[in-house]
Amino acid sequence: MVTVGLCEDDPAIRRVVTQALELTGHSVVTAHNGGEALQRFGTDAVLDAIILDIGLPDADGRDVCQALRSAGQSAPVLFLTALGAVHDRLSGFSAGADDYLPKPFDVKELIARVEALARRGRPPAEPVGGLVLDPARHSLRHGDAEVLLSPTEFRMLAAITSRPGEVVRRHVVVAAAWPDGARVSENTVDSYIRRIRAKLRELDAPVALRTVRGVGFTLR
Amino acid sequence: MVTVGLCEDDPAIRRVVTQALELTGHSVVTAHNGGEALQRFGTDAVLDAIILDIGLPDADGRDVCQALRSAGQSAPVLFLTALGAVHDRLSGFSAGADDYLPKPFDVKELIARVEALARRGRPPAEPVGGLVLDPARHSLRHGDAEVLLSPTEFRMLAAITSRPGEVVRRHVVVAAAWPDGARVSENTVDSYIRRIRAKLRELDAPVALRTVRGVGFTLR
DNA sequence: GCGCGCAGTCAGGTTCCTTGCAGGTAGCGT
DNA sequence: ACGCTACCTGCAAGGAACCTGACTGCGCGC
Repeated sequence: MVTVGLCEDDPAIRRVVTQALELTGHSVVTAHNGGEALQRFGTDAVLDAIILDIGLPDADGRDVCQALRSAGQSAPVLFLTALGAVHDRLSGFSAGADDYLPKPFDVKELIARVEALARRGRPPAEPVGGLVLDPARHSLRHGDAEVLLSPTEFRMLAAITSRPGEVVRRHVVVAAAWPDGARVSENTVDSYIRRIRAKLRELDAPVALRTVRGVGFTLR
Repeated sequence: MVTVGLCEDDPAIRRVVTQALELTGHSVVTAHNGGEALQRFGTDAVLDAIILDIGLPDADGRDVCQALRSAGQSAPVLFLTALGAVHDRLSGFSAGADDYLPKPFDVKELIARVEALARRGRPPAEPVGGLVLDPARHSLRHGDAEVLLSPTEFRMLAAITSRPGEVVRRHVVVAAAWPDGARVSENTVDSYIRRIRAKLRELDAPVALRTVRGVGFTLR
């Protein structure tokens, strides 16, 4: 679920877009013109994305965008307009837009683009139990708690968390964590599982790394 | 200046896009097919945006995108394709794309979109722990304390602070601090890390330059 | 020339990742 | 209940990765 600001003067379009967003589980804050947009989408508003019509009755959407930016609103902006020429698209981007969609547009595509914008603005999705395996930080996080992982620990956990709830077989874990042809004793795997469990405890993670006897491991 | 990964099998398009990006002051890493893209755009690569053709000879660009994502590459992805139907656009977005451009496209618009993606991908020049890396003075400041940095120290630290909290791999640090093809011993890197740590201590900086064994360094 | 700072190297010490043993425990079939 | 087997746990050796302090050479300004 994302919260979207929508500024559009055409009642038909406003209604269609609002309904489509709400049908797909999102929340919408609407504005009818530029002045209202500045007021309702100001720095206080918690928005994940903003849809701005360029052809507003009282102002140019590009000016509204720049005003919102200087007011401290950092949510990504998608411009909506009848002007389809490349030149107009470019001026939209240079005004600080993050995306651009010419009318007539497909509502499904608009929603997909808005979701993509919102997804980018927020931290990556959590796979399971609020647990985040962060490749960039080479760490495992839960809330604001974080533990660093050794290379092997990371690869093993990545293999297991990539299929939350499913049982990952031992040999699959080995294939993911060690180079091809490496001869690794079963016990080595056990040792790593043990240390990964210790780190999960350290995080107070609400998940358990369970073993399915004779098969492999699963996270739940 | 942004660094862009470009994966496209058509030589004509590859050439046009590469030249256009370089003419506008950007840096390009190219790949001819999906396998090469996985190899060159992997988690190690420092990319601000990725342009992916969907119709590749050896793989579907959407699969390549998902593979890159699970490999830890977090740079925004723009899909390029001959398929213009709405259905195909949606499947692109659901594969984790951040933007979409159907062929034929205007090169200027492509560049504008890529710049918008890159701008959004790394928004705030995050000030970490009140630490300021000053290019003009070639110094590192914390409050009113200041230390001067040697050119190499500066480039190394710049590479690391550009991704606060994230682990910057050793060879990425080397690539950032030394010219292409320079053969630099691992120990040289260690020595510089040591000097940088000494300067951080000198400033009473509230951050630590930690090492993640077998991976790289991180600032926190 | 002389002093100074930067770049790069080396040897030696330290940390901690990796691995596997030894022994205990728990699941499963009979 | 019994035994077999898979798995868990504590521990310790080995070694790669890393840190440290000291050293050399180079270029540049005075």
